[in-house]
Amino acid sequence: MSTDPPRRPRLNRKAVLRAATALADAEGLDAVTMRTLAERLGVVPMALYKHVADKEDLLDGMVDTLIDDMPRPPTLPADQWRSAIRATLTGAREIIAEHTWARRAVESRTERTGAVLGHMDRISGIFIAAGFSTDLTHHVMHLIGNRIWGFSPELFTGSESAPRSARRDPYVEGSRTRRRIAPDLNPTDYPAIVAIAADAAARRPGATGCDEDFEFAFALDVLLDGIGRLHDAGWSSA
Amino acid sequence: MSTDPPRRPRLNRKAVLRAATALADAEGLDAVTMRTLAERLGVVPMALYKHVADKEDLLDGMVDTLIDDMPRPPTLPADQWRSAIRATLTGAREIIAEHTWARRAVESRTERTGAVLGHMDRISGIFIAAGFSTDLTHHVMHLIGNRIWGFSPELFTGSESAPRSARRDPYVEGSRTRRRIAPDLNPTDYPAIVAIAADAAARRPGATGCDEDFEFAFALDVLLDGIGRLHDAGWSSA
DNA sequence: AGGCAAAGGCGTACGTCGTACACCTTGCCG
DNA sequence: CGGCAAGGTGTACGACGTACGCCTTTGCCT
Repeated sequence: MSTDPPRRPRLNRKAVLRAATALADAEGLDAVTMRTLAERLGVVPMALYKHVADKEDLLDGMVDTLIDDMPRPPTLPADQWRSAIRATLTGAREIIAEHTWARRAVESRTERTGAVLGHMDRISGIFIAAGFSTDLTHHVMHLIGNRIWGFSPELFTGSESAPRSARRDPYVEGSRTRRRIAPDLNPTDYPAIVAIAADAAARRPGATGCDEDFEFAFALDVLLDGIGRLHDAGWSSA
Repeated sequence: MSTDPPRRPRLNRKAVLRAATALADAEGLDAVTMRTLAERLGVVPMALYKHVADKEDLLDGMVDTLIDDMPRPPTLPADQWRSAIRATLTGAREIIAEHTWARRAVESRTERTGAVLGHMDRISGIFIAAGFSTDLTHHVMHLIGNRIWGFSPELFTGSESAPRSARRDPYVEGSRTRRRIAPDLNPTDYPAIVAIAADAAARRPGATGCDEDFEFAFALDVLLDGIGRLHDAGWSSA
C-alpha cells in the first residue's frame, strides 16, 4: 500500500530562518525554541541542526535575514552624507520596528556575521566617501554605536513591551506575579525622574512610555551635528 | 551525641548577592547558576529563594550592588555640569570595569530597580541643577542612553572577551569548534571595515580590539558638546 | 539503469537549568 | 515554655539545548 503523497518539501536554512522569524513575530522571542520551531516545521527538533549550527547560529541567521531586508538607499553625492546616513538608519529602523523581538535579538548577538559587517561597512562607507578620514570614521562608528540599527537604547521602560509581571503566562485570575524581594520604591527619592515623567506626560497626554521615534531622531540630529563639526575641523585622534 | 558546632551564619540577601558577585568575578556570568551559587554558600539551591525572588531578581540585585559601590562625586557648582557628569560616568565606568560580567548583566536588565532609578536620578539631577529644562534633560538622558553606565556599546568585538569558539569548554586537543553554517567571509566585501581595521592597527601596534577608554571619552566629549550647545540655544521639544 | 555517496531527517537519551511544593528546624519573643 | 515566623531541606517536574547513531531520500556519475 502506498501511503506517500503529502510530502513536505525539504528544509533549507532559509526556510528555517523564515519560520523562526514568523514564530518570533507571532509569539515572541522566548517562544523560539528548537523544539517548537521544529514542531511548526513538521519536523523533529534534531532535524534543524542540519541547517543551523546551534541556537546562537539560528538567532544570528534571523538577524541576518532582517539585515537583508533593510532598504539600500541610493548612493547620494558625497556631500550629502547626512541624508545618506539618515536614510540608511531610518531604513534599518523600519525593518527592526516591524519585529518586536528584533531589538532584543540584535542586542544579544556577539558574532559579527557577514550581514552585520556588510551593514556596518555600508555606513562606514558613506563617511569615507564623504571624505572623512578612516580614523574619524572609526570613532564615529563607535559614537553611533547601536544606533546603526535604528533604535535608541530603552531607558525608562522594559523591553519587548510590558513589565516582567505581564510577560509570564496569563494567570487569568489573581494575576499573581512573584513579588520582588527588594523594598518598594518611594517617588520622592527620585525627584528628577519624577519631574521628567511629569513633564513628558503633560506633553503627550494619554501616551504611555516615551516617543521612541522622537528620541531616535533627536539623538541622530545631535550626533550628525557633532560628527559634522569634527569633520569640518579636521579632527584626528593623533 | 552533639555534633553541632560548625554552624554557618544565617544567610541574607546581601550575602547572597555578594557571593553571586564573587562567583561571577571568578568564573563568569554563566557560572552564576542557582545551583552552583547555593553550593558555594554551603546551602541547598532552594534556600536561595528565601532571599531572592528568582534569578532575574538575583541579577537585578547584583547590578544594584554595583551601583551602590559607584562613587558619588561631590556636588559641583551648577555651571560645572560637564565635570559633574564626567565624574559620575567615569565613576560608574570604574566599577563596571572591575567586573567583566557587569556590562552583560546591565544590558540584560529590564527592571528599573531603586538603585537604577537612583543612578539615573543623580545624572538627571545634575542637568536640572545646571538650569536645563526638564524637557531637555529628558531627551538628553535618552541621548546618553547606556553610556550612563560608563561604557560604549561593543561594536567590533564580542562580549565578555573572546569569540564564542573560545568560550566553550576547553577541548584540549583538536579544539574543534562548531562551524558556523553560513559561508565564510571575504574581506574584499567590506572595504571600509578593512580600512578602519588597518588604520586602527597601525595606530596601536600590537593592540587587540579597540581602545574602549578612548572611545568612551571621545563619545562623551561629542555628547557633552552637543548637549551644551542645545542648552545654550534654549532648545525645547515644542 | 544502477549504484553510491552525501544530504536530510529521525529517535533516543543525557545533562543542566529554574523553581514549585511540602516539609523540617531554628531562634526569638511574650 | 510554647508558639510562630523566618530560614533551610528534599524531592521532583518540566523546560531546554544538543550528542550520537541510524535510516531514507536525493542527485549525480558512470
